[in-house]
Amino acid sequence: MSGNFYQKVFKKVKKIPKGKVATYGQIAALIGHPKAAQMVGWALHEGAGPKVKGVPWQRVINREGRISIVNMDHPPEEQVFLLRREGVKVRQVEKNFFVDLNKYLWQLKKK
DNA sequence: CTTATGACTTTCA
DNA sequence: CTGAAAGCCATAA
Repeated sequence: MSGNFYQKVFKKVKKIPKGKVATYGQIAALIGHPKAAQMVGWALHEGAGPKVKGVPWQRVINREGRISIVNMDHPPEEQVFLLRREGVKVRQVEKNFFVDLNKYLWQLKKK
């Protein structure tokens, strides 16, 4: 399988707790490639869709907490709807959607 | 094997 | 602070 990387990404994304969000860099770092954030997004791009419902791709956003999706078949409102449904408040600014990383960022470690 | 692209990130001007 | 460019890694052609 030439997509072992993808599998890792999906596995991590699936482990994101409900009501939380993670950044591409976060996932990439967990996999072992902190610089492959873009690949994470791409992996989700490939897996995003009705064929891969087990992957909460909507919980994965960029470092600013903004939803980068725009050119996809999936409208941002769809992602926002799912996030809000999970209990995540999404702030809409113009055509961009932001999430409070300070509150909903997925943090495995706690002190 | 080389080139190009991308749902990103970081740094420089 | 805002905008542009380079960097990084994997997949596709």
